[in-house]
Amino acid sequence: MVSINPFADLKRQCRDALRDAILKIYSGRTPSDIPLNIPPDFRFGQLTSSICFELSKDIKTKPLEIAEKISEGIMDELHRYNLIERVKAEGSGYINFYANFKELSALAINSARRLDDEYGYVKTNEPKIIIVEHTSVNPVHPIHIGQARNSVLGDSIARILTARGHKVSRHYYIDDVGRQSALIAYGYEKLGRPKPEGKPDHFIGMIYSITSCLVEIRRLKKEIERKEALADSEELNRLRKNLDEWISVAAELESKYPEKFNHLLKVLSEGDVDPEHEIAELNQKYEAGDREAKELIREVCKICLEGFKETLGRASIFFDSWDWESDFIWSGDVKRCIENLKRKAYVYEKDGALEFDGEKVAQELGLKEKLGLREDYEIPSLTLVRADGTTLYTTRDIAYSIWKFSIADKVINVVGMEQTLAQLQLKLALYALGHVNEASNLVHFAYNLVNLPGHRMSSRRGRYVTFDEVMDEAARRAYNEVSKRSPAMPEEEKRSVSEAVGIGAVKYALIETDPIKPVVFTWDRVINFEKNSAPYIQYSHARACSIIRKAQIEVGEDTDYSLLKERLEHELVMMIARFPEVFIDSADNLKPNAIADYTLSLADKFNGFYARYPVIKADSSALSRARLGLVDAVRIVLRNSLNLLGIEALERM
RNA sequence: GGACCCGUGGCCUAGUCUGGAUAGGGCAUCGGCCUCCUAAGCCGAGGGUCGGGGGUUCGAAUCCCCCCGGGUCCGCCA
Repeated sequence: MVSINPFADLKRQCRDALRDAILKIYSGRTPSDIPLNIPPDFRFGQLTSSICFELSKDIKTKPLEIAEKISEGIMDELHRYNLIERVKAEGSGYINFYANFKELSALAINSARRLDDEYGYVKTNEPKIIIVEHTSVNPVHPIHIGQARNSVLGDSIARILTARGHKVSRHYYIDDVGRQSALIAYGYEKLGRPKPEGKPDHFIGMIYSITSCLVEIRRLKKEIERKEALADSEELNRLRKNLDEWISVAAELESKYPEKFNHLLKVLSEGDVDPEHEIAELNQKYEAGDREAKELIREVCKICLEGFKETLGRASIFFDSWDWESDFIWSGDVKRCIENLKRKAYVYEKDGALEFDGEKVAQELGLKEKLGLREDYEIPSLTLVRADGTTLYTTRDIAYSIWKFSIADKVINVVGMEQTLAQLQLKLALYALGHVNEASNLVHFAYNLVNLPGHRMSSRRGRYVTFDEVMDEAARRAYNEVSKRSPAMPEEEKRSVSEAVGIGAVKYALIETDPIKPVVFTWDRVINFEKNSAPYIQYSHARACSIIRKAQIEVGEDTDYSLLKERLEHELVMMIARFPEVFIDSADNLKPNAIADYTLSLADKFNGFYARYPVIKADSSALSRARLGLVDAVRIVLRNSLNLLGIEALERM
């Protein structure tokens, strides 16, 4: 017997048994919903129902009495349910189901072993074409650890949905339009389009920081001059303080990159240059499709993206499609979008700019309740087009979203929580354009920031920790551990193991916390090799592999799993049986952290078992075989879970 | 100012959607365990007004209301 979801089988039997017994004993009562939960302690069985508390209201009998009657009724019919061993009324009125482990162990272990690398990945009845857009870091500086949270979550979601049977495509949206891109391109151009030294994205990031800093200082100085004339002392103080901050950033940059810094300083100090204006102009030219601007900006972006691919590839994160934002402008899609919105009369002009009235859309289409908004909440308007004719990020995103829906049924945008309003306005724009279905299939998967202790990360001020350096440090620390623990391991394997362990630790740390909660970055939190970590899980997996490797016994499907009598063995069987259900919940509710949590508990249980019960040297060879089957099933589930998180399941470490 | 999110032992965190039995882990602290499948491990101890107050319920960390604390957003930035 093989089941794709053994725990669901057990649950179904319990539910059927309950329903039949209730119908028989209290005729006429057909409980619409039968609550069935996992009891707080294994001693109370494997499933429990609190339905008697409900029934006691109608029946006017104590819950425990009802529970006893129902339990007896079920016991009489027990021959019909192979996975239930006994039923007992306990506590103040719970009906506790005790699983038949002879059957359940065989079912769970054999199913896991037979289905192997597909075990747990229960396929949906409604497969969809899904686009997961994630990462999409602006190509102007390296990916920092906060943005890596996006990549890791997005990648895991894509893996989970693929395993669920959806056709998933991972998209990176390259934000090459806008001031930031123009700014870095400007600095790069002023330096004479230098050949990258070192890692390309770090090189671009350096130029970006210097250019941005120098331009900002220049702007602040000009503004201070203006304000001095007006003698606005309060505003002046604020500006001077701001300027001081940037000057200290400049000093830092100069000492780090003296050659490039002074080169740019010299070029930008020449009397006739006006960087602000030139950058804005470059941005306009780029949107207009000017050949030189296109060549320049694309060149800079590509250099940076080369670095991103290296970083993400190291973390086993890959994309199916790299979508250039500018393409949607040049193709006319963005323009058509704006025209259509104008036709729908959801836009208006304000000081030469074009505004989108999301509030009006929500009201006329009666969307507030549906979108979970208060009726009295007024949705702020969104600027679609600047007075100078250039577009804004969200405007382009509307056109991009429509394109995505031309090739997908569902779109999941992994985007920071701070963009909740923009994502709402985007959705409203789709409604406004009559893309009702699309709008409701547009999902904003929001996640919170990774903050430095005391302040947030700021790309502009260069206050961030890069994903690269975190991976470097993690692999370095892992290497020390591996060398200490496995000195005999060949050097090459030490390297690959420490890479997998270090990166696994970082990924796990970014996935394990509920995405909605902010994370404070500390090295010890992100690079943790102890109990609450990927290495702990990887280690458990390696231990399971090691047992199997050393046992060298074939375990057939006729193995007698009734020999597994220890509570820990039963708990492990239950966890194996429950994996498919955990997976379905995680996939359908987009909860990668639920997989992380489950996997850790499984590893935890397994380590308890490992320390206490010998497998190879068990009391009998039959018991040894049964335990070996169990270990193999644990190994399979650990590996399958780690795969969903994008963490390598190592066989040795 | 308004809207949204978060608040669980010293620190980090699960559980909250879908109410159920003594609130589950980890770090740190203390005490044990390598003649036996990898000690990145195992076993044990102490430590909790689930931010506060009301309410609903047989039953509330979980649902409702009020308050407090923290974060985010309210840009012709992304």
